[in-house]
Amino acid sequence: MNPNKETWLIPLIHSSLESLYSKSIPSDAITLQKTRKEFKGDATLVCFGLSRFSGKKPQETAEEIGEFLMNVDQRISGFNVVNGFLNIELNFDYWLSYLESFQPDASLPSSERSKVMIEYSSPNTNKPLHLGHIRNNLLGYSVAKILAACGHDVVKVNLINDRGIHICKSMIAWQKKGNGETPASSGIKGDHLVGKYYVEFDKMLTAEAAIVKSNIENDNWGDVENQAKPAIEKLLAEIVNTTDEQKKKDLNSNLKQLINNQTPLMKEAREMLMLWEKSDSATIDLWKTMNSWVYEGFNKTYKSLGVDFDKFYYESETYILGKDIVQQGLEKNVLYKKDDNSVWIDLSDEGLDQKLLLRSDGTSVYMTQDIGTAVVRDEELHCKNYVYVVGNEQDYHFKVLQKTLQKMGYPFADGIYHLSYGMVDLPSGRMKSREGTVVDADDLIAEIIDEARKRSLELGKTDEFPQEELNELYRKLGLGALKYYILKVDPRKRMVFNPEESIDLQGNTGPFIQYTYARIQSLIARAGILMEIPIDLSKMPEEEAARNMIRLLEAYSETIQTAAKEYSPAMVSNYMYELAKDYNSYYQFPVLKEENKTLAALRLKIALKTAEVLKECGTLIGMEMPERM
RNA sequence: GGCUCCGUAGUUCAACUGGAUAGAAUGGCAGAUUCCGGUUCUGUUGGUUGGGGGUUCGAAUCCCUUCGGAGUCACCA
Repeated sequence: MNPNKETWLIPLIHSSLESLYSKSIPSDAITLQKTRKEFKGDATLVCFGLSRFSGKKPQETAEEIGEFLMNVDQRISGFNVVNGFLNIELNFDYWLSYLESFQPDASLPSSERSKVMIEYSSPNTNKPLHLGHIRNNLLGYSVAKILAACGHDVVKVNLINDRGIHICKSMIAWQKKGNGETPASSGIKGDHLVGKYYVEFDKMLTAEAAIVKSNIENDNWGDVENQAKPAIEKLLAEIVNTTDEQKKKDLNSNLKQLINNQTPLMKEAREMLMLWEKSDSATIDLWKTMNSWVYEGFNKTYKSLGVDFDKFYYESETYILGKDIVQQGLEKNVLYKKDDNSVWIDLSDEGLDQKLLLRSDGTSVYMTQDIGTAVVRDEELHCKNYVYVVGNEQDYHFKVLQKTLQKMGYPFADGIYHLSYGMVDLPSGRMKSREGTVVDADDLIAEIIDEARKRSLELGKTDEFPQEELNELYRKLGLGALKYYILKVDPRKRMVFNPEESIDLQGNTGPFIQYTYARIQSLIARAGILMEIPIDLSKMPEEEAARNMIRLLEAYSETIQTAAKEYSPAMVSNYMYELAKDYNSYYQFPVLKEENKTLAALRLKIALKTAEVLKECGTLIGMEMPERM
């Protein structure tokens, strides 16, 4: 139970205290909380702060309050005191009647509901999705579900980065080496095909850059642009003079960047971007074609992950936005212009830096676009909250975005929330695209389903299942394992993903929860007439386990609502696990063989409600529950 | 170097936002089970919450300090 939501308990305690001590007592002096599992009782009154009213030690204060309450209301059936904590026990009848009416429902009163946008996924169209994107997608989708369960009006948005130099790279490589290859002709999934040419570009670039570099070292500057020469010369000299290893590494990486920019290939890419911005028809056609391949591929991945969106935005359409708003900011003197005509905002009074909003040539940067899309979206959607699911490497960016919009006087900026999440590592270490240790999303999904298949076959309980149902079961198990494993971790934290551990049938895993659910289903199927037996309260023996399970079930709505406030699927996942674990340990004996039919009926009822809650929570984190396994 | 985030059993994660004896899982160890050095049960082991100070009835949680790790400080997105 949530003592603070129980309408009668707090006022009862309050008035009791006042008459007990004949003093007026401020209501915030009363701290009532759920009783921890290891103690007996339902609600706990913390009595340390109350001793100033009683003039006695907390322990004695608690004792006398307990005595007093016992005589005031018969719903309070007992109490015990541990170290100044007063544990109040409620009548078991109270819990039974609660169980009868219990439904897993987390919806808020309509006055507390609001419209929320949640942006997630937001992929680049030059390579397929990887493990990091999986965390992003699962988080976004799950948070959306959780908010919706509370009754909020949720808009799921995907802002696709379909524009920029990185796309041009894939396009050029495909033109040079593709020989007209298409997803249809090659049988390669569209996003993987485009990704392949992105990698191809990088290979060609490395080769060209090596040539340019060695030419420069032989003082043959070739086609290197005049304006780039001084910078390169300066860097070369610095590198020779530096002894510090770290510094040397940084300088070398700067140099690499500069030299890469001077290769013919990069020049081609930049020219292509210019053509694209001028809407050159051949370029646009190729761009559209290759992007359509990518979308086809993404859609498959989204579908197998079970995520979806209400609305798509494309950067090719939004990248021009924001300039007008920056202009208005200038007029309002929130922004300022430097001598070279570039536009900045000064956030140093907020503990942040100065940030560029428009380049000296008047073109926009990432921040400008984001400001633009934020404003346009607010005009379209009128949400109270805007949640961005984006990796924590962009923490700074979103701070700046919010502060800037606030300074410009947009009220909706207060509702911006950056749901920042940490990287996903593998047991073998960090994913690095350079070293090819990136885990592809599609591969991972296929592997984990296959792993589910292998494990089920080892157990060998699958003989009577038709093949079709089996495949469906493996899919549910594999994805359930993946989703649960990723979502159970606090988003902010960097995490380690261990595929083999995730699919264990025991322990804190998705399949364990699914197994619990399936077990209850089979119990229900065999329950028969037990379903008809009413729970006879008068014959009910003391059943501490039942009381605990009902309390746990009751925590559903509170858990979901706090999870929604914190944007934290991890809270839901951990709640599910607790439910499944407790169910398994309390009801490890066969319910149906129980001699006391009344008790069996109670247990069955709890099993039913537990299954309901598990299924409900499952949908919130996108985990499907198999009816049998 | 400045700013931000993270640091909890050997490992992967919790701890209801300041509450009670810091909990699970996995690993380790011991026993039971047995076509098996596997599986499954049962028990057990494991912690100065990175270190040090402070705030108070009470700190993993809040403040200061220090040490580690990550990220970010682009006219890239």
